[in-house]
Amino acid sequence: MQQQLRAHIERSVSLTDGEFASVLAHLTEKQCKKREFLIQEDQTVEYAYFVVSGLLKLVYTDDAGKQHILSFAMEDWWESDFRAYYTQTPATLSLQCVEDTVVFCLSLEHYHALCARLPKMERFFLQKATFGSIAAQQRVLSLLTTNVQQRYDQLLQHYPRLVQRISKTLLASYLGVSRETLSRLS
Amino acid sequence: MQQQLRAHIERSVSLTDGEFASVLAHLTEKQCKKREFLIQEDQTVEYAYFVVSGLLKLVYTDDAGKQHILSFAMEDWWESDFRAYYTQTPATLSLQCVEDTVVFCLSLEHYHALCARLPKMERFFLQKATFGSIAAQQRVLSLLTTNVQQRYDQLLQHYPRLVQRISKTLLASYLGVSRETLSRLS
DNA sequence: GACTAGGTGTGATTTACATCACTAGTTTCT
DNA sequence: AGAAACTAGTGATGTAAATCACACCTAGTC
Repeated sequence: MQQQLRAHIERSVSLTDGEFASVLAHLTEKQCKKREFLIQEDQTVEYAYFVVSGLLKLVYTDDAGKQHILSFAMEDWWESDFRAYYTQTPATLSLQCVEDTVVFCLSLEHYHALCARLPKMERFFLQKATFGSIAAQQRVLSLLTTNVQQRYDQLLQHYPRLVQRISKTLLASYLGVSRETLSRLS
Repeated sequence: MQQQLRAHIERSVSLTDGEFASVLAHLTEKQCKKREFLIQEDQTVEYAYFVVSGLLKLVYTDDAGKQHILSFAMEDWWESDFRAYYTQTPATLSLQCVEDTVVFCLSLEHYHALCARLPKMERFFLQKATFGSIAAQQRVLSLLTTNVQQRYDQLLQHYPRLVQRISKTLLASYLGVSRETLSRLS
């Protein structure tokens, strides 16, 4: 489990045993049941989470009570309501387990401490943020340029395993389409 | 002009005169005419740009030749086709002047050099990337949850000056709506 | 001073998708 | 084992927005 995190980080920057021990010292582990909330709307966001195993959904609930899924977080993903986390303001999103899930938790304080202690980790987080930002821009582009069928096909192509793991209802809410319309696609 | 950049950076991290001189040494200045391209599709992306004055549009052109505007970059914004820039692969986006524009140019090599030389600047770029990523996620949310009228109202509220500076045609292409539909909004 | 290219507004028609309504299978919980 | 909750498919209907088509206006250009 630690090895998985280490391998994940070392895809960006290499670490000595001591450095990795220092990383671990800033994290806590948590086991969560399906349907459990890691972040709830209006509450303060204590942690950013690294998913070891399982699956999370990051959700915005609109005024009409309809759920919109911003992203799924599976193995090796970092997830949080980052706006609320970094600015320490109440969450507008919620983060909930789709399956039983194991995560590492990183508090904002520990995040800053870790960056100060290990510049390498700051570089690691810079890379994560950079490519996270690029990925979000790709999603904007996909919403601007494609219809539902195409978005569904793209998702199938890029994350076939994810599509198999989740219900059509969740998938529809991620694609920004009604459950019924998704059900009618080829 | 340098003062503007310095003020911009110092909103995140404070710099000594020497450190700022070092930042400037990594940048080159460029003056561009309206309609001029800073980045063109299929070409390699040499620079990330800091906009001193003027206005740029970041555009994706789809197979049908229709333009989709991913973002506008005005004073104090950093812009590029960051995917192509960081991975040094051909651009899929283009970056074009909407007005006469003055920019500072930062090559990827100089970006890495600057981060290595001044950890403060790495922290600065980490902040930019973090909040860039949050902003992109907000845009996804807005596309998922709101209709055209609401998106237009939101934009008017957040960037009233931008809306005045650009044509309705460009605005429509940013909001992901046809020119005609935008024209029919209240 | 005519000529071209962008930019804008408005009607008519079409289309992709949402919503409503119903049936039915499958998990989960007690 | 039976109830409750979640999931999935499909028909009928409604609607927001795209598309097509046209008129008009302004700014730059030879």
